Amino acid sequence: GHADKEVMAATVLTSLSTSPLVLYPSSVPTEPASKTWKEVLSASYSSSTSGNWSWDASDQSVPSTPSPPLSKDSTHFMFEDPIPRKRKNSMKVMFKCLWKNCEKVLSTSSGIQRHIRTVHLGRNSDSDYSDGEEDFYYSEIEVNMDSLTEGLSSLTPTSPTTAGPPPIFPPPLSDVSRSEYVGVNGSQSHTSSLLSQSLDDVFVHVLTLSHLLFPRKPRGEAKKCRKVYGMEKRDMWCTACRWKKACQRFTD
DNA sequence: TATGCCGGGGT
DNA sequence: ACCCCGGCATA
Ligand SMILES: [Zn+2]
Repeated sequence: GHADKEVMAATVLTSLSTSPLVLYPSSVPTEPASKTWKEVLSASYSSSTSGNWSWDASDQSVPSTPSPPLSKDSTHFMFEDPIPRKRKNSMKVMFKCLWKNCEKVLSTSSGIQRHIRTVHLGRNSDSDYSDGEEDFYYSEIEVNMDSLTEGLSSLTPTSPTTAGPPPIFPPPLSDVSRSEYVGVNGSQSHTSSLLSQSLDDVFVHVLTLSHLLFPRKPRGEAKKCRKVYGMEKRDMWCTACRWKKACQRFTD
């Protein structure tokens, strides 16, 4: 029952907190070197896909990443191909809420972040301040617009613009109780849905517990040479930044 | 608006 | 190899 899920979630949590891929550095007296999952991931992606337009081959002093001891099975379902990094015709990127039983899809990342902050995290202050935690609760998806353009103008499923301040229907702490609501609609007759359902449960438990255990901490601004030194001191930028390539002095 | 940077040019 | 920039995604 739920106790098993809690144990599983707690196990995943502790393994996360002792691995290099920590949610937050935990207790952070020396705060600045914090990385979010996304940043760590994108770093490992770029190191593996070798975005090396490189001008020098003898200076590659980074052999191979030591591949963190975290079991891939516990992470792959959260990180499935976030951005295919290519633009395609009539493919629009949308942002989908990952919260249990919430299939909300919005067109902007700021919109989905507000959605998560207000209705799931129970932060009813509608300030635009992002506490860097919303990233774990939504994902980017691609939607083919051509398949939708048939017979529209009759439906307006969600208002994409920043119009309606959403009703604050769940009071705070509803996220904790919401994770107990699972399985209300037991009509999922897919054969393989059992495994993914369990993973989803673990996922939402990990998110909930981490949300409970870890303090809120703002996202570290990724300052690169341009912003650090400014346009007037362009000669202090690293070569890549001067050539409008990916910065290599400040890597995330 | 500004920043980061890919793709595509030059020399 | 070294350098530059249009244009785009993103905040
Ligand atoms: Zn740089």
